[in-house]
Amino acid sequence: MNQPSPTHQRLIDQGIINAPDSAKGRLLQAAATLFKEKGYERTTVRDLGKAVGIQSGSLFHHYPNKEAILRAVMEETILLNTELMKAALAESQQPKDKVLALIQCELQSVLGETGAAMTVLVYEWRSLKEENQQHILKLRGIYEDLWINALTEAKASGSVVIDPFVLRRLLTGALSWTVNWYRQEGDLTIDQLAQMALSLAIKPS
Amino acid sequence: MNQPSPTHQRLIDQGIINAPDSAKGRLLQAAATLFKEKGYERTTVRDLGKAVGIQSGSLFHHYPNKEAILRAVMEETILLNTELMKAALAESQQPKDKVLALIQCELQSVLGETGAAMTVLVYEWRSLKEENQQHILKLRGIYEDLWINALTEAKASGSVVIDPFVLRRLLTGALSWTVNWYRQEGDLTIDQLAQMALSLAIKPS
Amino acid sequence: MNQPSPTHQRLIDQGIINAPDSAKGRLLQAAATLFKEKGYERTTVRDLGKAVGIQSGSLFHHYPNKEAILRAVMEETILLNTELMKAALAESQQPKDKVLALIQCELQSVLGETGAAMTVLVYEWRSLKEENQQHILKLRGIYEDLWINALTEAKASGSVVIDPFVLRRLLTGALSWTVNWYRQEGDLTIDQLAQMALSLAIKPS
Amino acid sequence: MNQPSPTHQRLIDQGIINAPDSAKGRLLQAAATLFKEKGYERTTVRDLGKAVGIQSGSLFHHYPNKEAILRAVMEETILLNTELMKAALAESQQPKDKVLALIQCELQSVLGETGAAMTVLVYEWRSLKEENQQHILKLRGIYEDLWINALTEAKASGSVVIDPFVLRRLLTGALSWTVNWYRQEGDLTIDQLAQMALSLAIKPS
DNA sequence: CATGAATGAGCATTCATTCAT
DNA sequence: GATGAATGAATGCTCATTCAT
Repeated sequence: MNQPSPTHQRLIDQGIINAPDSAKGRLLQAAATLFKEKGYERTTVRDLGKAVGIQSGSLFHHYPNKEAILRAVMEETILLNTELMKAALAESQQPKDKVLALIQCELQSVLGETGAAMTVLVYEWRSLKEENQQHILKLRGIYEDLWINALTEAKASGSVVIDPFVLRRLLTGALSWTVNWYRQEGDLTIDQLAQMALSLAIKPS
Repeated sequence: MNQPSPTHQRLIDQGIINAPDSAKGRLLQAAATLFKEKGYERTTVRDLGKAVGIQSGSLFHHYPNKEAILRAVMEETILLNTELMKAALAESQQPKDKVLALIQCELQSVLGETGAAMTVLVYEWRSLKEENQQHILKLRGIYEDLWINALTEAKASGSVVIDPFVLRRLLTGALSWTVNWYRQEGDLTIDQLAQMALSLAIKPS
Repeated sequence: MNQPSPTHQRLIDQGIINAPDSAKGRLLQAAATLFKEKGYERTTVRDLGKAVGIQSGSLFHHYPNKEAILRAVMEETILLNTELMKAALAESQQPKDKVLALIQCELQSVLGETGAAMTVLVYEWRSLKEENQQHILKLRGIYEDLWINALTEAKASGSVVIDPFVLRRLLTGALSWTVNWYRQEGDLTIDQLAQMALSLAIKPS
Repeated sequence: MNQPSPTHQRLIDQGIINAPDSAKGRLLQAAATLFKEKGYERTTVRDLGKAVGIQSGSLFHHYPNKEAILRAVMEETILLNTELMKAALAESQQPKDKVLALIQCELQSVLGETGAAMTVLVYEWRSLKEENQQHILKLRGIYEDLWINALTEAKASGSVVIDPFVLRRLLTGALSWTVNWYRQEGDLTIDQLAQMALSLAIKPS
């Protein structure tokens, strides 16, 4: 595994997310992978235990129940990716550049190391009970605001023609779906794919 | 419930899909709704039985097991929507019109009466075992070919700039995701949404 | 299938057992075969229905429940074989000849056409409820009395040395077990086998 | 319960069979008893659980499925009784004594403490699937070889007149059937019964 | 912290039996 | 008599969770 990015390291140091080499961190990583591959329901606590080398009963020393593990996977990934997006935005000036930065960021999240967790965030929503859905929804709101702001700016500047809310939602679907077909090993790089996605969202100028 | 479309009626008459008011048809409709709302795993056969007013054991008079119900939901919806798309294409001439027809058709499928089944088709894939996945995949291939052909034509005519395969996949995500946010009751009509989606795919000319 | 023996035919004419080509007769024959092969519990009424070419529900026009079918299989075979033994005894004079006749008769029952039913009689005892067990037990008593009488005579004549009751029970086991190993197609004929069994029971004189 | 015999204790110490006072050992003992009394099919996992004082679900902590319990019952009893027979043979010199030792051993197995398990071994054969039948068959082959060798020797010495294979099969039936009629409380001791069985097999000399 | 045996509610599925047609 | 859809109780098995050690 690569070194965590500075942003990632900062969140670890602040105690906001678990270090990937800690017991909890490894559990969450394994959980994300299994939840993505088999689905939350079909992943048993025994599967989780085996993946990190402990008995299933011991998981409950770390998290009070299985759903808390799912919630933690979602929470950490949304927090991390929000910060990564903020950092990327900070380096972009033009509205169009900001949109590209967001697209690149989201594709990296979905197709890179946090991909499993991002997929879980998108597809295992129904497995949380109401109360936990609300919690994640709030965090997700912050993330989405970054998008809406950037797209609204782009619309104001004339690069975007359709309603930013609708556009964001169409992009959400298009980008998150890539996990189902994009293969790292193929000819298409993530950056090329980002450019193609950008070309849909933005009028050629 | 509305009258089935002529295409729908034809498939019923041919014995390819079950009439919506038959025992099996009502079961499949209920199953699609429950599978969409709660997910396949979390939907019990008791839930299914209750939804159609029979005992859970009686389900097995119609289908040999729970997975066969999921498969039938997927199979019928893909067959129906393939035929609906063929019918819509037959009425369009220009490449651009064909793409619009496909977008409208897919949005109708996802957001209209077959929406639950379409959502299940997209999101419950993993719940089928290999063998049944293959079966559905084959049917899905026919459906996807209609898209690829239309987009390839549109590219040849200059309306589309990016690779048809990549474009189709971005559109698949964008359109299927609408089920998670589009509300019939709102201001945005499905046709308006289709136009907006078209504007992403097609260069203004 | 061969012609029924005169004794068999008489019992059919007297309405004591069902003709093998009647609906009930064919059902009992199929039931005996299936009960022997798969066991009573593992044989479903659907299996029985399929074997005679009707729906499982229709069986209940002939017999009030599954157990009644088992009981009828047992009842008919014990009645028939009791009569067959009586007929064979009537043709034997010497005590030793009578014992041989009984052994031949029982081996024919177990290894011949009624073999399936006889095996069911021996091995599916526990599947009857108390009340039906009593009924069969009474019929079986008549059959066993024929044996005990013959063996007691043979003991009186000096051909048998051990207690007739113990001997009968050892023979019951030895002869009924043949169903598990004897093969009609092999070198050993049923008559040779009967002679060998006789040589165990009877002192050479 | 009596002390286990030295042979029994040795097999426990070698980890080949479970101690009768261990959790698994008590389960197997209870299973043998229930399988004998009610048959394997009619014995539910809830019955098994109740018999050892645990919930039915907890059984699957010890054995992966119900059939594995049946298999273990059969496996342990055949292994134990094979060793007991070897030990008994080791103390006999004359062919006739060896045959008596085997008869005594088998009657002890069938009528004594392992009686339930031995009965299950004989009568619940069909409840195993092919693969497990093969496994038990192999173990059973070793046991049967001891018999065939002893009877072949006895034939060579003139004490036995009929074919050893046929004789063994007749004895198998006669001896295993005793479970259906022999009562410990009656006048007949197991040793007397063994002598009577021997008198069938062996010519008086 | 970790283990692993146990819980107990829940699951998909089976099947003898019923009954309107 | 026969059909076949429906019943409803029972079955083997799963699995998140608990807890004494």
